[in-house]
Amino acid sequence: MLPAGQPKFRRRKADRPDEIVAAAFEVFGEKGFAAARLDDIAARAGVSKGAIYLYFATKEDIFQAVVEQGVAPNLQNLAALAAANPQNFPDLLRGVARMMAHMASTTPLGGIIKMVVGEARNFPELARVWHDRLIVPALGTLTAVIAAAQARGEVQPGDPRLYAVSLISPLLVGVIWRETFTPIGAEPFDLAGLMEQHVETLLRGMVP
Amino acid sequence: MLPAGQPKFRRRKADRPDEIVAAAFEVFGEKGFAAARLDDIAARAGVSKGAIYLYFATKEDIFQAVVEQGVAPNLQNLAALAAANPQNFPDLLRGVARMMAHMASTTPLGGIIKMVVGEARNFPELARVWHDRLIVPALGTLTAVIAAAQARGEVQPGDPRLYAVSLISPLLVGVIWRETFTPIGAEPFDLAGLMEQHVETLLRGMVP
Amino acid sequence: MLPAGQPKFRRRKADRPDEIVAAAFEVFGEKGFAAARLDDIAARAGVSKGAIYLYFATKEDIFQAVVEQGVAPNLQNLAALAAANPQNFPDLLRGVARMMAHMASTTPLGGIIKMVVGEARNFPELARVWHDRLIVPALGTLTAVIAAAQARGEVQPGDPRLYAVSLISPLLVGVIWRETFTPIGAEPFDLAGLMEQHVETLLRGMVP
Amino acid sequence: MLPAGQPKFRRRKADRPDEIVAAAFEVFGEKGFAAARLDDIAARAGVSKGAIYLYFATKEDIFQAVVEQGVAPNLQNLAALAAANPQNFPDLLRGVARMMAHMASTTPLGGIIKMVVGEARNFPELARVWHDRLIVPALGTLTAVIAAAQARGEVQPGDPRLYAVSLISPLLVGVIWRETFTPIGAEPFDLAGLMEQHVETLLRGMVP
DNA sequence: TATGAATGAGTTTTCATTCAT
DNA sequence: CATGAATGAAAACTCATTCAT
Repeated sequence: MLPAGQPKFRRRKADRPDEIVAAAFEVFGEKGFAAARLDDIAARAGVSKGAIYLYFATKEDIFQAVVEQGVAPNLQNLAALAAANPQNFPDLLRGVARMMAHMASTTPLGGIIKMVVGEARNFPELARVWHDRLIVPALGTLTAVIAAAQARGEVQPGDPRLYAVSLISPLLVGVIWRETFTPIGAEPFDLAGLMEQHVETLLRGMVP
Repeated sequence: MLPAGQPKFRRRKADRPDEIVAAAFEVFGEKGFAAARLDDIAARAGVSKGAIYLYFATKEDIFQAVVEQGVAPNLQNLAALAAANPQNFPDLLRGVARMMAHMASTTPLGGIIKMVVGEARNFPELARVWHDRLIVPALGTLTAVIAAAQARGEVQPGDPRLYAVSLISPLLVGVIWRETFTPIGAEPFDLAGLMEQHVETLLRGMVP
Repeated sequence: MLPAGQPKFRRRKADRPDEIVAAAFEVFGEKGFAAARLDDIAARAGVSKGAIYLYFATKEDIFQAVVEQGVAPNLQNLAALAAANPQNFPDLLRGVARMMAHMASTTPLGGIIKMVVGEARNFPELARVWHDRLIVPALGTLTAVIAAAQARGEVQPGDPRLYAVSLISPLLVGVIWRETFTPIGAEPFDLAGLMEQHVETLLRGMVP
Repeated sequence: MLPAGQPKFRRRKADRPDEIVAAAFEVFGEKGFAAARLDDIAARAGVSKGAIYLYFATKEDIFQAVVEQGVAPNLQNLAALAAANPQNFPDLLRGVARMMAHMASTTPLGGIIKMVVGEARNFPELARVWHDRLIVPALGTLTAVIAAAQARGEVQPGDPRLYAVSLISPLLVGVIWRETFTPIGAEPFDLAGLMEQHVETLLRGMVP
């Protein structure tokens, strides 16, 4: 991560905002927006409270940066999904599901989702950003793929948008479960296994 | 300020706690725990701030009451599920799905789920109550029904717990969607329609 | 206490104020004025909070009644002291000391003293009532007795007012000790024994 | 509001806690714990209310600091008492009395005593600190000195602990008087003169 | 009279934001 | 740029007092 040749423990100023956002992401994810304290964020970022205000004007601005920054990496995956070469439909769906399960397992998607869901009423703009920039395109792409398969006769009749929701829902629920109930000792779900069984079952039901 | 002839005091002790919980439910559902102000709850309940403290010792206690009160009504539906006469498996599943969709459409389940998910880290006890009293029994009953059908050869092999999650996930996602994105103008989902298509598709994939 | 012929458990209205004052005395004595809650007083008096306001206009009024009522019984003892037939001086002093020790042991004098001392700054009027009506007369009478004995040559030269303070101080300290340190497990003082030894010693030093 | 040129912030972290405790001591001494307002303490310390919470978590903590800080300076005097070279008993007692009278005249002992006595029921821990760390050692040392003198035949038989109380009581009463009745115009006592006459009288009664 | 639910002003406590250093 | 002590507005909580019953 650090540029080669830079002293290892000399933090570059340019990294500060990202470090703050990263720390803020953790704290917001754990406590929610209102319950998160600037003190905590500063401590976790290893900076003073005052330093945060060199980069962000208000607590809200930090939150916006966190949630908006959560959109970006997923957008790339979305592009990859759209560009997937469409072999046959079942394999495409399997590939998509596997990719999403991997993404869900390796990124802090759960924290982001909690924030967006929990603070949508207080920060409608954030909900809008997520809806417009990520969810609608992703759902739209998946819906289009399904509709195309229907047109080719590879998928049973039915609302393709609902098929898309059917497909991804267990992943979302699994991620939420991980954030909500696993910390209190609940039995966790294996996301990959869940999605594999789910997709196989759904596929058997979707193909004619 | 007060309309002439309106008594300043009302004296309806028996009703008050419920009124306060109802108001608190709304405010917590809109703002989350930390951002909710006692003033708002009091105003919405039509009482003074002080009156709240006649019935609840702290803000946390109100929140507990709200979330715990959300468990009870669902428990009845759970009992109904457990007592369903098992005719054939597909019809049983269809009945369950229809019942849950109806419940999700007519109760403020979404608000409760948002609260439980959003505040689980801050109030693990609440997550535990929901997990132990509602989710595990519900998921367990559904899992048992599926496992029984598997034993009778009516359902394909596979982890019955994962089948159960597959089944109910779109409902949860639909409810969350309603709370999160519908308020900003997103296209809503018809929960009943979503569940119907989902269950039919899944059933075709589950039966041998 | 109750008039004969009255049903035993039928409380007479006329007793209410006294019962309230008695309860208030306990609570004020334990908590001090500001920390005492009307709820506690009402509960201990066995009346409703509202009932208190039928007899007292404010919390301060109750406090005044408590402290002023604490003056009265002591005034009688003061009169007795003044009227004591003066035999010889040592026996007079012994009698006075014994009487005061008995009084201190059988009345809640400690609580009253704590109140007067603790709230003198907040309620100077109360300090004034106690000073003018009880302390100055008592100290004056004692001083006069000592001065008279000096005039008869029965007591060494010296400021008779200071002799008076020397005489009664251990009693006050003993009472304060009882209120302050005995409740936390400190070794108590036997007031009668303390005063007896004190007076005998002092007498040996006072007489020529 | 602020005079031009006055900085709004002061930055004197090291001094602050002591300034706050000093201000709190005054306010608690005047009003008692419950009636003291944080606003007053802050104003008297010349800081904002919020600044207090940088150093003390609760109002109780401030009070504890105040009362515990009152123990320390007296401990030194106690050590001096214990180390006094015992010449002959009367001179030792005279020295002790003079030292204590001086201490009582130059330190805010009266305020502290009022607090400890007035709040002992509400804060038993404080009473315990004072009892264990100051009063018992002091009384014990004095008692031992008297007992030793008795063993040498320099003091009449009698309970040495009671003799000790006899000795110091007028000082305590004088200090309490100063706090309670002098502010309302009562005739003050000259503590030094009181103790001198008291000790001389008592000595004449104590020696055989 | 008596009750006790209800009020609302007042107090403690929190914390985003500012600013002297 | 960076710090963190200090601020002050806002929020939770308390409780003397009121008043419909």
